[in-house]
Amino acid sequence: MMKRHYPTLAEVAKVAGVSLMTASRAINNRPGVSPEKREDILRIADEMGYVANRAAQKLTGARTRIIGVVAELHTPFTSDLLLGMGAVARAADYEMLVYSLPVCDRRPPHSIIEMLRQIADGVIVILPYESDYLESMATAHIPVVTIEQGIESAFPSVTADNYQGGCAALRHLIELGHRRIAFISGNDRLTSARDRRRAYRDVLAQARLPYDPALEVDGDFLRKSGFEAAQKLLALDDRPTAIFAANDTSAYGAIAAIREAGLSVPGDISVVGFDDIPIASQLHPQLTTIRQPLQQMARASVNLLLALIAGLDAPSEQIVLPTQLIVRESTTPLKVKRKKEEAVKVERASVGR
Amino acid sequence: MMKRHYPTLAEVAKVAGVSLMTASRAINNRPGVSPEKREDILRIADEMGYVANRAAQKLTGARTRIIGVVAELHTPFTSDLLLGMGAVARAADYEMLVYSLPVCDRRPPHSIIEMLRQIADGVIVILPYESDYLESMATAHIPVVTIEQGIESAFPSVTADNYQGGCAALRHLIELGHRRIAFISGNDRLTSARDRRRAYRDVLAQARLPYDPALEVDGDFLRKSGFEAAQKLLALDDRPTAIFAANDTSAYGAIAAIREAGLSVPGDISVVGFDDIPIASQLHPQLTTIRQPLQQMARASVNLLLALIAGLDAPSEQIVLPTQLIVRESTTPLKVKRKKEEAVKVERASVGR
DNA sequence: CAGCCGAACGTTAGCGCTAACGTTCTGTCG
DNA sequence: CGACAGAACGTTAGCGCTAACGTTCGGCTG
Repeated sequence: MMKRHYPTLAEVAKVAGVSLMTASRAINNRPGVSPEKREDILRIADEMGYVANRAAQKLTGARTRIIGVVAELHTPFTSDLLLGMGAVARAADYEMLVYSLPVCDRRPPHSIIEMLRQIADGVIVILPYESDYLESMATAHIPVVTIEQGIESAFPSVTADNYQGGCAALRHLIELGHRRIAFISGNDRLTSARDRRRAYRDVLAQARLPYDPALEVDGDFLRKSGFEAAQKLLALDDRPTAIFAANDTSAYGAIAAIREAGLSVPGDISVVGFDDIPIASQLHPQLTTIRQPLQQMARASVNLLLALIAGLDAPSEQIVLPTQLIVRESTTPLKVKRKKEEAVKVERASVGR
Repeated sequence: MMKRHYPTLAEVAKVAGVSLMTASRAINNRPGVSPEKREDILRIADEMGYVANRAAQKLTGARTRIIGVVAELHTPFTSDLLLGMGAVARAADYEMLVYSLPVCDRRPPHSIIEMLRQIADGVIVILPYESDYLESMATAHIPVVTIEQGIESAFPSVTADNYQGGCAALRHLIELGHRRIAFISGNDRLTSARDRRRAYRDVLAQARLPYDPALEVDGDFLRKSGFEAAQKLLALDDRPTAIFAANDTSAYGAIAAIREAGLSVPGDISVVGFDDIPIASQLHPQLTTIRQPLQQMARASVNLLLALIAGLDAPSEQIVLPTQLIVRESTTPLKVKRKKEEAVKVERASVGR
């Protein structure tokens, strides 16, 4: 590790034969330098391998062109969001630094925002599913944008339209002819889960279908809960012909239970998930699901933050982005199966008792 | 966004009625302050919500207690590694900031290391699978540790023992009685892929089993390549009874192909993967695989970096951590199936032609 | 009791940079 | 041709902090 000294702006200026301030102006592309001199300075800086010291820049109150992101890395879409955000940020000549929230730690997150505040020009917080540190961010006088996956915040924010997605999922099943449609819920402490449940009930009502509480089973977004919920549903006398699971993971749990019971998806039961996780298009059956607009969320959040940094004091904006129904193999029209379905049911009933 | 001003050390000192330097000493837990005064200052700093300005600290050449990590977020185990590293760092009272490498971008990565250098006390680089920017890091005079997933570096580094893992996988199959064992390779530009292939050949030789080039199919770690490779293997006159896939993703691809051909795993063909990706214990069949020592890698890399930061000029250390065979459902002893296997083969042969 | 030593402080300089002023010099217009 | 504007620079101060020195003072030694 050789202790070579990185050149400072003063050294660049000296070599270029100008004052420190002229060099600063040239490098930051500010007026007050003649074109020839500017080019000269830029060339010399480049040759010397000059890199601006962001710590010093930030200390003087200037922009560092860094945005900070606070996120829980283990949460499903986080890496996709981060990749998208990084690309958008870089396109705007910003760099992005990520602070990875510990999984379960109650240390004051105040200091984390503080730390980023000292480095970055603004912060995007991808709100974890469960968090109690929103208030502590309120004092940070640095632009903050939140991406909400489950919790509402008072900051300018970006969210996926879970309600609309849930409606689309259910309408899809209804259009396929299904009438007995079950719902495996998510963790209702999260707005996303509540919105999806609300969509289930609302669309049922709109379609004038009866609401059967037995068809609405509680889950928690995990595979196991989907598995167990489906077992409960299969044990019903009049079991559903379709299931809307609050997310893909629990949908696959439900599918596993259905198969274990000797039934097929979508042959016997259609299943819709939510999220469009990457393997949803690879596993068998490829899952019909609702795609989260991750790229748009990434783009919108970064652009919103950059606008705030630029001083456009946008009123506390709440951006809600549309989700999209992706039809794959796990759903199929009901009608053609009706008779076979009935036959199987009778058969099983007689065998069972 | 109220423009409340965060207290500086000078303000804390003023309120405490001491000089700025005494306050600094107290807060940084350095000698030269009487116990009573120290406690006083700490209390007041806490009350005022003082947070040290890392930019200013770094500017004076002091430690910031931040470690930087450069990683490609979309690469398989990155989030697990990062979570582990974050936990270890926090335990040592360090914070961690992650720079997410763009997927494919040829911008000089020099400036990224530079940026982190100005903020952090040391940097861990999780080497992406394909990269040409190792040299540009060489000039950074800041401790650097690499985690190698595919490329060798000249820095102190931490790696998983791919060769040993490959050996374990193959020995497992041989112990189960398999003799015709195929290999679906990874991308050979990566040392990890080469090491696994080398293990395949070496163990075959050690076991005095014949090496059949037809059983060694090229892949690229992706699901599709596993699928296609397995199709080739199934088309062989004398098809293998076991497959060692260079990673779990391609292993599941192979399993999909085997099933599509009407065969079962492990009934007809045993499959071993490599990596132990999270879903390997959830999908059907649960995959026998080689677990990467991610937690140990995280721990080792952070500890190594902290040692370097502490000035223990450890000689360019290369830490290789052992992998672990995880036996699940996708492998089974050959012998009991021998006759049935033969029967099936004859049957298929006669039907086929 | 002079001399000295070390603990407990305070003061100064400077890290690398930028904002906010000076300063110089050229052109330009009444 | 003086006054004045404005472009092209240079100088100064200071961001918040710490290293490296001063300074003070109680206590100990011979």
